[in-house]
Order: sequence, then C-alpha cells, then structure tokens
Amino acid sequence: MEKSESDTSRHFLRQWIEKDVAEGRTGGKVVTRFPPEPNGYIHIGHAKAVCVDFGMAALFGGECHLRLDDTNPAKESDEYAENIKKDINWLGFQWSGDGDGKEPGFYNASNMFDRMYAIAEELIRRGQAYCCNLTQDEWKEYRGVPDKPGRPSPSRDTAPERNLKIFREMRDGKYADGEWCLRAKIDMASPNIHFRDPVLYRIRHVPHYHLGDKWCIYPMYDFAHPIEDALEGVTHSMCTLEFEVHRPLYDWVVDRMDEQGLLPVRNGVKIRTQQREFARLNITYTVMSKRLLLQLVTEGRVAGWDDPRMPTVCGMRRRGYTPGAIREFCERIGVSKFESESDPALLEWCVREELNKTAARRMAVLDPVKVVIENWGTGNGEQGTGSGAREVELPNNPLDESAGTRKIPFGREIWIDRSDFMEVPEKKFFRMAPGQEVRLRGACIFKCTGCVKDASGRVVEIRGTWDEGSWGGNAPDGRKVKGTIHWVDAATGVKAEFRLYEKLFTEPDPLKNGPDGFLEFLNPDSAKTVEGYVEPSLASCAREERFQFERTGYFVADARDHNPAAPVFNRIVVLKDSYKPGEKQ
RNA sequence: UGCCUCGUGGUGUAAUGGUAGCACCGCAGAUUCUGAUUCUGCUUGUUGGGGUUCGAGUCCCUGCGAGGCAACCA
Repeated sequence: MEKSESDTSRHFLRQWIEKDVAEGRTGGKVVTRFPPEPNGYIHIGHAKAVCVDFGMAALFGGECHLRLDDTNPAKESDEYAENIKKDINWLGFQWSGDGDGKEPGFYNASNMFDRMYAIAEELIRRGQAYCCNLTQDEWKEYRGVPDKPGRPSPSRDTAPERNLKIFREMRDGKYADGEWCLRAKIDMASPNIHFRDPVLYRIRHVPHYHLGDKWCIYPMYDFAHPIEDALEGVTHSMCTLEFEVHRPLYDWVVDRMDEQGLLPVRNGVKIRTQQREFARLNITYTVMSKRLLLQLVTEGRVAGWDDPRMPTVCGMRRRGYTPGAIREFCERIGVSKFESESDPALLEWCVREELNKTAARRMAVLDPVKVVIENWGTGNGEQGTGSGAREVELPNNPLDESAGTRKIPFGREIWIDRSDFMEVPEKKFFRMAPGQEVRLRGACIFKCTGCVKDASGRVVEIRGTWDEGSWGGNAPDGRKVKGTIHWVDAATGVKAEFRLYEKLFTEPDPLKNGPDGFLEFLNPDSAKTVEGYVEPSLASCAREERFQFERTGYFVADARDHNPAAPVFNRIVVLKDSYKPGEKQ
C-alpha cells in the first residue's frame, strides 16, 4: 500500500512545499488543512482535494486538519458535517493535530469567531477597517467596474472611535441585516476588485447551527479563511483556482495579523501561512457542482445523495467503488493548474484494477434462460438422477490461491444468460448454439441440440447433452472448446435482484447549454433493475461485500437493501469485453 | 472590456535549456476453463508567428484559444 517517493507525482505543489521545508519556513512541520463548508455532501472533486491536502501532509510527515468552514449559518447543518467526516474517513484519511476541542485535528471555523472579532476591532483601531452603511446596490455602484476605479464610501474616513461604537452595536444586534457592514480600507482603485475595500463582516440575524444566537454578525470568507489558517499554524493552504484572485487579500489579512503579533511561532520560526491554487477536478458525463447535485436530489432525479449514479463519495461507496481505487484515480489524474476534463474510464480502470486482485469470483445469471441436459443421469450408473446431484469446485480467485475454493451444485437443469445463446450463430460466436460445443464453467462440455420457443418466437428453453467424460471441464480426447460460459444450477440457485447502472448523463459536457439545461442530458437508461439467479453461497454474503460475477462484471451487495432472503446486488462496473457482436470474420 | 491564470496525442500527465516519455482509451496479435486477467505490438502530440541560443515544449515578444474574478456565498 505504501507508495515510494517516485510513485508519487512531483507536481508543482509538492515542489513548492519541498522548497519551503528546505528553507526552514515550516518550523519543522508541514501543516495542511481540508476546509469544507458543511452545506452539502462531498463528491469526487472534493476527494481530489482531500487526497492533495492529506496526501501532501503525509508525504512530508506533517499533519492535516479537518476544518469545517462554517461561517455562513444560513446553509449549514450537522447532518452535512457528520457525513463529511464519515466520507473522509471512509476514503482512508484521518485528521491530526491539536484540534480546537476534544477531537484531535478537528476544527470549526465558528470556534474562532471571538478571535476574528478581536482582530476586526484592532483593524478598526488602526484605521484599517471601517463601518459602512451603503446598501448593497450602492456598494456595487461605488465599487465600479474592473476597468474603472471605484469611489470611496462616504463612511471611509469615519474616525476609529465611531467605527468601534458602530461595530459593537452591529455585534449587539442594534441593526437589521444589511444596514451596516465592516469593510477593510485598502484601495478603491485597485485593478483587483477584491482589493476595493472588501466586506469583512456582515449582519445576519440567523442562528448558527452550533453557536445558536451568540452572534448576529458573521465574518466573510476572505477575512475568516486566512485567520483560520494562520491561527491553526497551517503552513500550506491549498485550494482551487477560483481563489487565485483572492490571494493578495489573503496575504493582506495575514500581514495585518503579523502586525498584531498574532502569527504563531513553531520552533523559533514564525509561521506565515501561504495559499496556492490548483485546478478542480472535472469528469465528463457528470456534474460536480453542489447546487446541481442538490437539484438532482430534491427533484427526485436520483434516489438521494448516495444514489449509486451520483459522483458523491457516499454515492460511489453505495455503487461499490473502493476507497483505494478512488485514491489511485486521484493520484493518476495528477495535480496542475490546467482545467482539464478527466475520463471516467480511468476511474473505472482503477476500480477493476483493484477488484480483479481482491474480489471473490462468483457466478450469477442476470437474464436467465433454462438449459435442460437431456442425458443427465441416464448414462452410467454413478450419476445422480436429478438436479443438484453433483458439485463442482472452483477457485474463489484464480489470481490469489489463498482465497481458497468453493463448491457449487450442478444438475440437470441450469440457468444461463440469454446473451450466451444464439439459435443462428454468427461468425466467431463461441457460446451456445445448436450443434456447437461449449464448456459450462468448471462442470462439463455441453452440446446444444435445439431449443423450445413460445408462440412469440422467444426462446424459453434450451436442450442438449453433456459429454460424460468431460466432468471437470476438459474433454477426454483433448479436443479444444473455445467457449466457456457461466451458469447457475436451477434447483439450488437463489433468486436475486441486480441493479445495473450506467452514466448519469448521455453528454460528455452536460452543462454545454448552460447550468439550467443539464437535465435534458439525463440518461434515461442510467438505472435498470433485473431479476436473475446467483449461486447459493451468495445469499449469505455481507452488505457492501464485493464480487466479480464471472464474465459479467463487478457487483456489490447493496448497503441498504441486500438481505439473505432477498439478495440485491449493484453493478459496480462491467468487465472489459472484446467480443464484438455482428463482426465479420 | 480591466486584472489574474492556463494551452504537450482522443483523455490526463512528465520532460525544470540537451533523444518528447508514461498512463487511460482505441486497434491488432499471443496465451487463457472468465471473449476477463496477463503478455506483445501499433496509431495519434508540443496553439500560430517571430526572437534569444550550438541547441527551445521549456526563456523573451506577439497573435489565437480556454478558464477565473466583478456575492454583505465559500
């Protein structure tokens, strides 16, 4: 599991940290953080960030904090907070460090509100911030447009004493939402809009999910985030590209904290947090924005946040993807500043790569048609006379001898998949067809003699004979049989439900017609449920246990709905299949 | 438009002034009691132009293209 140094990409963030470590800027410890806002479930895009944040800390022997960035009480909840923690743990990561409470490595931004408030007051005393009572519309107008400088707020030169008085009144609930705000005093002519006296605090008479009514003013991201990083002793603060233009403001806040003597010191080194930005993950055939995912859930387009088609971490978990495969995917897509679009085929490859090594093999028939072995039990005296009269033994995983073997009943009547039979076989069809020999996996060689059809012409039963000398699967005379198909004994097979998933969208870029047009591209066939049979041992498997159904795909026992009386399996991903129907010789 | 950022095969990513490599996808073949796995081979690339240099994907200028910012969201 442990990766050697050369296995990991030496991307620009890693080189950045290496340099800081070499030049002694970290005080002997690299500290990163993953700072989600608890207003939704995390998805594969967050998983990339988790891998970067926790991964870089681990690589340098440092620590990564989990910090819930809960500075906007309107949208946040404990449900989201708890599930974020669960998902990160499931991905295989554990936060570490002091923490701000009982739990090591865990922080709430809201636990720093007192200190943020104190920093704001000091800014006011130093004439670096002021209270402003422009309306939002006025403030937008005063700020100007990017290519033209803005105009100063009428309150820009209010004396610190008066600002302090108003700010305290804001805190004490004397004003309504939006009546006043606290702004940094920077540069109304800056070409960077974020420098034109950005808002630091706004009034929000909304209870916070943790602090209740303690506050009615809440800090803005640009003010809160660098303070959180700095106070936690974070050395390397990594985020996505859209925050690049915020970096000068981030640095401005850190500079003010430095002036106020608030930067932590570690081993004699003053820790000055720095921000760098990398490209967020995009994957074709899906959407990644929280808002759009929420819309899919609330409009019932999917069954919930953990619908197996969702790119959420809990969705991928329900689908049967493994944490290791997701981590491997994040490693392989790399880290850069180029806004790329990754191919879901790579994620699927990572899943197959792991499951091929670890998943036990089983046989399952998803679209059953009955096969009757006409000469079963009629030949020599040692055969049984009915189904289930014999057992075959097959390895649980041919790649891993230690996985052992299992015994599977076999008898006169079996189920096979409808797609493994053709009444009139095309060229290069190696499966079951009249007059053609095929091997029944692990059991024997079978020769089809014909089939029975119903009034509509649909095949309802296939008939044939077995070669009694081929028990175990090999012909006594050594003749080759090209095709091997899987089966389930009809007498002992267990009925099961299979949920077959495909891409959620039919279009590589579901947002190509804008953020409101994505529903048009929903794949109507993205979820299909079928009933078939599995070999008996499968009924008793545990929820979330993963298998390879031979020749079919990887499946997982559903985390919610599977039970021994009514097995339910989700298709994780199909097996690669180089058979091309209809191909000419 | 003002500022910031980014352009390497179909996709993602290396090469940090010195032979453009790896992976996924795709295609072909070998092996195979899973048309899986494994193995072998193949196709496809530095955004255009100019400059610096013995030598440029890399440095400089310029064009073209893409993305971000212009919330009292994060």
